[in-house]
Amino acid sequence: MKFESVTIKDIAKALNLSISTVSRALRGSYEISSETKKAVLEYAEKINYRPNPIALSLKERRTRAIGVVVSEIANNFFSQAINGIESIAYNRGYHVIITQSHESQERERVNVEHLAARGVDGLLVSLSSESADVSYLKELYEKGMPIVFFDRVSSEIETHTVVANNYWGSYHATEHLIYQEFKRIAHITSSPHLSITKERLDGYKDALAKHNIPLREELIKYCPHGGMKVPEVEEAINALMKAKQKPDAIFCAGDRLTMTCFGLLKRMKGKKEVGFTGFTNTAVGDLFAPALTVISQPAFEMGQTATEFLIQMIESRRPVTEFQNKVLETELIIRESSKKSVL
Amino acid sequence: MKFESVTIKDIAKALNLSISTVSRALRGSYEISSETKKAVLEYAEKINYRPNPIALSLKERRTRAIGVVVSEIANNFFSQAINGIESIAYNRGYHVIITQSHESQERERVNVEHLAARGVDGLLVSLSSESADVSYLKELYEKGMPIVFFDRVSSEIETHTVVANNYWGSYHATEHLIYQEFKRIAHITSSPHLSITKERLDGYKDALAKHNIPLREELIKYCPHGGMKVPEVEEAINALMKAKQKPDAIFCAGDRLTMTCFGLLKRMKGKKEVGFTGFTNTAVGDLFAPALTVISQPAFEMGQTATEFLIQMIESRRPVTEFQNKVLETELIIRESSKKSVL
DNA sequence: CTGAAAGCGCTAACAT
DNA sequence: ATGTTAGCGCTTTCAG
Repeated sequence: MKFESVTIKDIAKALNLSISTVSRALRGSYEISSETKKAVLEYAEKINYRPNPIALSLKERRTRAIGVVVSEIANNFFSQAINGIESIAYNRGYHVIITQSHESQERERVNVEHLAARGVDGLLVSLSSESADVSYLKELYEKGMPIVFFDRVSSEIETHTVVANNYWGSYHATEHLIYQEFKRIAHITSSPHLSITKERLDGYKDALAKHNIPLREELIKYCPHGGMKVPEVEEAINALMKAKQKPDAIFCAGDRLTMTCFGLLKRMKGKKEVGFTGFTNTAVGDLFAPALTVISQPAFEMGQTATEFLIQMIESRRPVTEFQNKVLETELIIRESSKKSVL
Repeated sequence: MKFESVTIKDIAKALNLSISTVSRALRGSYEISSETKKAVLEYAEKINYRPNPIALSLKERRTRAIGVVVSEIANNFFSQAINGIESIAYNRGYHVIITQSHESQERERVNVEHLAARGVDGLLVSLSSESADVSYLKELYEKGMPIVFFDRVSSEIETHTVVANNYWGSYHATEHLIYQEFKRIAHITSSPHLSITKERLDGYKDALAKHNIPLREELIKYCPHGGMKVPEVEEAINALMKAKQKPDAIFCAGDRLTMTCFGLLKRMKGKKEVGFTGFTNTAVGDLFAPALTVISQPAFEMGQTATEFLIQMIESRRPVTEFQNKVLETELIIRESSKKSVL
């Protein structure tokens, strides 16, 4: 099957005009008589003419489309961020093409290359947890492709970034657990490659230090696929809970990780014994049992800001050399899961 | 900023060959000497040549991309379905472009038109709750654009469809509530335009009839935006719970609706009094309090099957005239929220 | 005011 | 075995 559509040529033929006249009439050029214009516009309307964006892209070397690369759309944080992205893009006349890396570096590379080849005007990227090496992005960026990072950024590439204040979010969450008088607070986090992992880990460590709680490496567990692979999380939890000295609270970095971990804990019936909190943007934290204490990120706003930066970059006539690195505050929403008194 | 890339022309110039020779060498044509081929391939590799898919699309009138139109990706059902879609598309060499209608008919139309204009080879559509009129889709379809519906289908357009067995899913859920000895079972559903609304409503009605429970229209509430607009759901619940004769159970049709409704009920402290179940593909139904009884759809598989149908249609040489209407079974997962004994 | 022609990157007859 | 040319749909000089 193939899909045929009306072209400018059909209009020209039908009206006995040249292609260029039709083209000009369509875009309302001043050098076309109003009668011709009228005739063309009317006929175009009648046969429901739509310019072919592919031909336009080929000609103009721009597509008015921006590519988005995230790990998973089935992740509260990312789906909210994407809504933010769309809200801006849509108003500015850009279309959004969403791709998922599923935390695979290889898949991310394929997606990025395809988007570039398809001629998106710019890229909004949140790295996969496997992406230690970003050379393919860097190459593209150096060739002139506008790229803005959000959430999971890379220090290898100097450009605009939009992130949450992961350090403080993590610091406050940890401190909150300390104030609740938890003594052994474990931290389950994602791949050590990720910027967010490092920042959240630092917040955790500094909060402990501030309160003179010794840092125990055995209480820090990495799940390289950020909760996508359940066995990784299972292993982390088992290692923690089967140790002689169990943690009395667990703090998870990452949306997917928090949900996976919370689920496993609860199914292991271990939940009663440990305080729990984590980064997640779920809208239903209060419906869980126990109601979940969460660190929530301004995902929608992050998407919006990143998109504004990107479009600004795309539409800038000269190479951009001043970069903004926006940091947005997180919100700690305290519920039962982190209250020692109700455990 | 603009993004420059290497073309076949650059290779031709560098190697002192004609453009067509390079083109042929690149695609390994038998009429090119192996030396030339080697030289071209090596140089292409060296300068990291990538064919321009936009030029290709313009030429071949195909893009190897399929467009997806759903209401919301932040919906467990749809994000799982999209993963199914991607899993097949990716293997068959197609790219997936996801768009969201946010339950707006207008937005859906814009998305569909843009996808068509951008030259996707086919469309995978689940209608928005506002879409009573599908004439713009029909027009496109009649012009030859392959379209497959999944989940929310239209009887206006005769094509392949993939849906869950909504009728039986609903019937069983309702019957389950009846067996639990609930007497006044309310049904909160989405827009009456949608195929799924009708099917689920029928299942509900038939289960009541089978058990000689009179149907009460005042127990059926429509939320035209399927839970996207909280006030709609609030109003429905208020109307139900403030009536003289309150329902003793509520059955929700739709993923978003179920979560919104469950949340509201719980926050209204009304939860203790009513049994509850609904269609949703959440992975964490067991973590809620009370643990949620759900009707789950084989979303991933639905996405896969729809994509197989679509690609089959795209690649078919002759117009397709025999259509498959695949129905996949739902699963009722019983937990506490629907058990009368624990209320 | 309108038309002819070149060109965006690529493929595929049609030469040679 | 390789080159020349036309054409996909459109815009845009350049010529009338």
